[in-house]
Amino acid sequence: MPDGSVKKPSRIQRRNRSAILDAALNVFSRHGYRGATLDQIASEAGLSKPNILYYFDGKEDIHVTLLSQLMETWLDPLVEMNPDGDPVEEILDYVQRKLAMAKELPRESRLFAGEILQGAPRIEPELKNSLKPLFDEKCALISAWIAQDRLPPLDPRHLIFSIWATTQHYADFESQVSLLLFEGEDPYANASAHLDAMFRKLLTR
Amino acid sequence: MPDGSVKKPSRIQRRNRSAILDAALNVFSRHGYRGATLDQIASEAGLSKPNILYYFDGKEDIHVTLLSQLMETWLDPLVEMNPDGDPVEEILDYVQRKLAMAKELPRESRLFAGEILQGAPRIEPELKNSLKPLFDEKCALISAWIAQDRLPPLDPRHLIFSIWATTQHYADFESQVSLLLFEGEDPYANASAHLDAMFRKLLTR
DNA sequence: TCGTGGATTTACCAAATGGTAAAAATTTCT
DNA sequence: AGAAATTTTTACCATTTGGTAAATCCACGA
Repeated sequence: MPDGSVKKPSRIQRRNRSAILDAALNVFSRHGYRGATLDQIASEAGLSKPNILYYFDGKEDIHVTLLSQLMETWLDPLVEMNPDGDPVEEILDYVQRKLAMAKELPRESRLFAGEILQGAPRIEPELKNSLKPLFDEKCALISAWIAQDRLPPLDPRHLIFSIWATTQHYADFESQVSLLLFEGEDPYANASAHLDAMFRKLLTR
Repeated sequence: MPDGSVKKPSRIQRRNRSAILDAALNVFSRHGYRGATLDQIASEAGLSKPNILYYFDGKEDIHVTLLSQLMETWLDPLVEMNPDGDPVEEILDYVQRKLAMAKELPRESRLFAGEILQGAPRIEPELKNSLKPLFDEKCALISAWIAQDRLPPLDPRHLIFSIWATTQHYADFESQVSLLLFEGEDPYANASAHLDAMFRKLLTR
């Protein structure tokens, strides 16, 4: 069995597991957990359904694996917020990193959004263990900056929520955004300028 | 047959149809379209499955009915934005109406978010017919205000996206928000102050 | 080259699910 | 009350879906 043992995975194992995860990311992000079928994932990965179940314990295992892997990438832009930098620029850079992430990894954004939307039934532990401590740490950092008068007084938690909401919106609500904007236009270029201006105004003076 | 004819619906029809729609709203908003089952909806509505199919043509019919009814309510806060009012106060009031909506109708917000997340497969026509014209109209209004120097220059479209994103976030990502905030705290009270301050700063000077 | 263990396919299955037909029950109208 | 129309239940059905058992295939090291 590929899982459970301590053996290092073979070439074939690495190739197939990542093919499955990539296919699953497509399917889960488009149709949600229940809307995705193993047959769809299998066909998109170019493998048979039983072959997929040779590599993963089941549908839920694939989904959880995907979410766990995603979590690290997802948190990275926030991790990079540097306590020693300039507060305004650090936060504005964070906004841009988060927006770039929505642009480059929209499938991941939608996978995550779908899971949270349904009450985070499969990722809650991960949220408590990874997201919460990081969130608290960065809220404390921003509070410290405010106490030093390097930022205007505001609620760090709702600031972060606003950053998350505005950046992820472009990936999660892409179908609505592209319907409302001119065709052929790149939403992200304008969003980048808009969000920079908005949060800059919020964070200065 | 209850549908298709022109007869006015009976007491029983109104009661049962609305019981079904309320139950369906619970189930669809919690589990998404594919994750919801007719049996769940039936049991939550206190009716049998075939009885539900007596009132609606099928699962999709229930879902579309729900989304169509929702659309009107959903658009209402934006409709109320008054061209003759003060630009800043009109937009700030809109933010508060939208936030109140997320607080009062979180199920509806999540139903809508789930549909958009999956590419709006069943509500796209409605978006084109109802949302798009209203969006364009209000964008033109804000542009006019800017041209009259009553608002600072900004992209009306992305302003509206930011309002949608930040307000709906509290309903759509409720499980994440409540996990990150202190227990027992009301997120909406603080969100209201935060968003008012943020958008006020953006819109003044 | 041949055996061995990992990889893949074939052939299934049980449960869940959306939906239907028709009988039975109930309400409504005269 | 009794006929007619509406509403609800009972008994199904076909398909989909997650998952399994076992046979077969195949890569690779000795």
